[in-house]
Parts: sequence; C-alpha cells; structure tokens
Amino acid sequence: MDTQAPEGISLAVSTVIFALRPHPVTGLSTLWLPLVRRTRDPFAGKWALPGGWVTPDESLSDAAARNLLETTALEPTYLEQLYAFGDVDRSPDARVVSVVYWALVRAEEAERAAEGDNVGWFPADELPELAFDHNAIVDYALWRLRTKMEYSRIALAFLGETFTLSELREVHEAVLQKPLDPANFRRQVEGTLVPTDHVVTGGRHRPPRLYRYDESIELVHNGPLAHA
Amino acid sequence: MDTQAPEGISLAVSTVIFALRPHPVTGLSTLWLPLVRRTRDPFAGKWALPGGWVTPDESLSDAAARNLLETTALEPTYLEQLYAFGDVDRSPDARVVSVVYWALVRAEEAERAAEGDNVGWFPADELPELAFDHNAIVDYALWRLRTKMEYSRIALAFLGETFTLSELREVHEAVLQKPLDPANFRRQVEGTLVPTDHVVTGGRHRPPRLYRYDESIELVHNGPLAHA
DNA sequence: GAAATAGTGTCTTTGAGACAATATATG
DNA sequence: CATATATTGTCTCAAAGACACTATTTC
Repeated sequence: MDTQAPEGISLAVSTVIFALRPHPVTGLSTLWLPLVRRTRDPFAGKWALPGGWVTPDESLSDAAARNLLETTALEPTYLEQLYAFGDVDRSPDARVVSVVYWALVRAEEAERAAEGDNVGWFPADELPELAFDHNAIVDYALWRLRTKMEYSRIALAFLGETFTLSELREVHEAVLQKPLDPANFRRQVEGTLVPTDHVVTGGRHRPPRLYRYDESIELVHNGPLAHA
Repeated sequence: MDTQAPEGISLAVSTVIFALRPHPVTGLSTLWLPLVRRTRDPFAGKWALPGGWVTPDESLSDAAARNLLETTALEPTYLEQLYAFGDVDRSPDARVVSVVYWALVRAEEAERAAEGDNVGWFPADELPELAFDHNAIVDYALWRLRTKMEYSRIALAFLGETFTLSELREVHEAVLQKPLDPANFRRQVEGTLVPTDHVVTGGRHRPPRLYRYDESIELVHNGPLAHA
C-alpha cells in the first residue's frame, strides 16, 4: 500500500430515514421516508436521499447524524450503517462513494420534521424516480429493515417509553405488510418486555396493559460492533 | 449538499480473507487468514490486512479484488462487503476511511498463495497485535462469517466442484468450532444439493457419495444486492 | 470378521401458527 | 347487555436434536 492516496474520489454520507404514518388511501399505518429536492445538477429538481459530504473531523456516523439534522431536523432513535455504494458511474461527471445509513424515527418526532419546498415525505413503496442510484438504495434499506424486524427488537425504535402490545404489533404489521395473530404475537415478544402497572382506559373494550422495553436486552445483535 | 466536497479524506479498501487449514497443534481444520507486513509507518513492521487505495476508475469491489490479487495473489470464490470503518482517529496523522471486504478461498487456492517475508498466514483466533483497528475488523468479520454460516450455504465457497457430505460438514464444524451430528446435518443440507453418480473409494469404510451444489439456489440471500 | 464411516429410522422437544374460549372495559 | 379488544388455552404441525440401528467398504 503506497503512502500517497490518489485524489479524485469524494466521500459522502446519505441516510434512509423511516417513520410510520397512516397511508393516505387505506389509512393503515405504513412506512414513509423524507426526501430532499435537489437544487443543483446533476439531477436538479429530482428528489434524493438527505446527505452530504463527510468532513475530516467527524466519523461516518457523526456525519450521517449531522446531515440528517441539518437537512430534515430529525434526530433518530436508531441509526445503523447500511452499505457503501461505490460504482464508478453512479454519479455523472464525478466519482462519489456514498456510505449510506438507515434510521428509524418515532411518529411524534416525524411530526415535527421540517416539511417545506425542499423536504417531502413519501410512502416508502410508492416513490418517484429518484436522483442517482437512490431508488436501489431505498430498496435495499427496505429489505434490511424488514429482514431485521423478523429477528430483532428493532420495532421498539418506532415507539415511545411505554406502549401496548397492540401498538407494538401494529408496527410489525405495518413494516411486514401482513396481519399477525395477536395471541401468538404476544407470546413471541412477552418475554423480552417488562409489564408496567398501568393500563390504557378509554377504549370501548378491555383496557390493555402498558409495557416498557427491557433495557438489559439489546435492541439488535450486531456482534462486535456495539456502536453504529 | 454542496457542490464542493472537502478534501483531506483518503479512501482505502481492505479485505479479510479466510481459508481452512489444519491447526498446527490439534491438526483439526480451522480458519486461517493471510496478513501483510507493513514496510512503512505508521505501524511499520506490524501485520495488517491486505489492502490499498481505491483508484477513480474502479468500483469498490473491483478495488478489493485487485488489491487482493496484487498483495496475496489470491482469487477468492466469494467476496462481500463487510463494513465501512471511518472513525476519525483510526489512522494516526491521517484521515482514512476503509471499506472492508471479506473473502473466502478454497484450500487448494490458499495452497498456492504467495507466502514470503511480507505475507504470512495465521490462525484466525490466534492473531498477533495488528496495525490500525484491524484486530477489531477481523473480530467483526469472524462474527459475520459464523453468523452467516448458520443460515446460508456460504460453506460451499470453501469447497470445489464436488464434495462429500463429510467434507461439507467438516467445513461447518471448523468454522463454528463445534461437532455436528452427521445424521442431522445430512437432513438439513440434503435438499439443497444434487447427488452425483460418483462415490469416493479408498477409505477403509463405506464409500461416500459425491454431491454437487444446486446452482438454481443462490449461495446467500443479500436481498436486492445481487452483486457484491 | 473387525473397524470405520455412510446413511436410515425413530423418538422427544421446541416453537410457530391456527383458532377457540374467556376477561374486562365502554356505551 | 352488546361490542370490541385483551388475554389465555389448546391443538396441530414442522424442524431440531439425540441417539439407535443398518449398510458397505478395506484390511
């Protein structure tokens, strides 16, 4: 390995941010993500993933978190590296390697997100044609989220401090796009949660118990990579 | 996202290469990996993962494959991106982001690998202190390999065109470091393999059948990322 | 035939999933 | 009490694992 690194490659970070919102047609809870409208070429006018350059004094995950805050004003509850995309021709007239992260934000957090001319929210499965290779990147992020939902406790990142089992189940149903049996779902997750002394009254039915997540069990198992 | 990317960050690729060889003490098949001795500072004299800079005209995976061939003369049967490491202080006096790949090579291929003053093979679980954050990187690669071995057919990348079920089982045992029941193992993999008409004679026991891997089933499920 | 591994059969346990039944709130 | 969801109970099925048993080669 030579001492001199060749010039000519720019390093960027982008983030695929997921939040749950009601679908405009069906009303069911579904995955949405915020996109940023590009103001310059290439792909001026097109929607793209929020992102930016990495500065020399910040780590990759710091750069992702900073960009995310600057462009969408969002602070995610979960942030994980997705993949480094580095095909030669993925950006016209430039060589850009993008380290892409994916993030989950709570519904409340997503509410107060900046939405203006330059930021828009879209259902994750009904995206327009995006700039660069960003459609493919979102597809991969969706696959990772759905895969991980089946074997980890990542769903909790969409919820607040306490929640009912119905709320947790609805998160799973929204992400996996299929109904889950309430009885069986309960048994699968019950051991990983801590029941509180509170229930939610007000519905015209038996009030559900509130649960808290067990901090002694980590959300995801990323092996020796404890951080992000 | 600004038009100008800040300078000052170098982009490198490194690869964690795994091969199976007999353990020098126990004689059992175990994981080994080739390391390169550094000839310059920082960490001159230390062992490090093979790697180098990414040039503007090659993709990340191309860069990984090229570097691997140049430094160790190896051509892997499997190559997958592991993670992008980008902490600010991971390289002294420089800012280097490394996109790390991991690779599997067959025993025969590993045989003819360059081994000299600058390349050495080590048992994966008994490494010396490496340059940079490479010990942590190897730990993560080992975790990924072992995790993936349990739910994919990645073990086949260690073997040739045809193989016996014992050979396949030995690969699993070597990587997972635990004995597996031959009868149960057979049932788990049988459906994903194609039996040939040949058996291996010569041992002082019933000759085992040779199998071929079923090309219609992909080695690993990486979702929308078909390539590497 | 003895030894050694290949390969088959079977039993137990575990977890997922389908679905019935009971519990407890509101209106 | 009707309704709606919460919660519990039970049955079936499939996969994993332990382990006994049979098969076929070489020496």
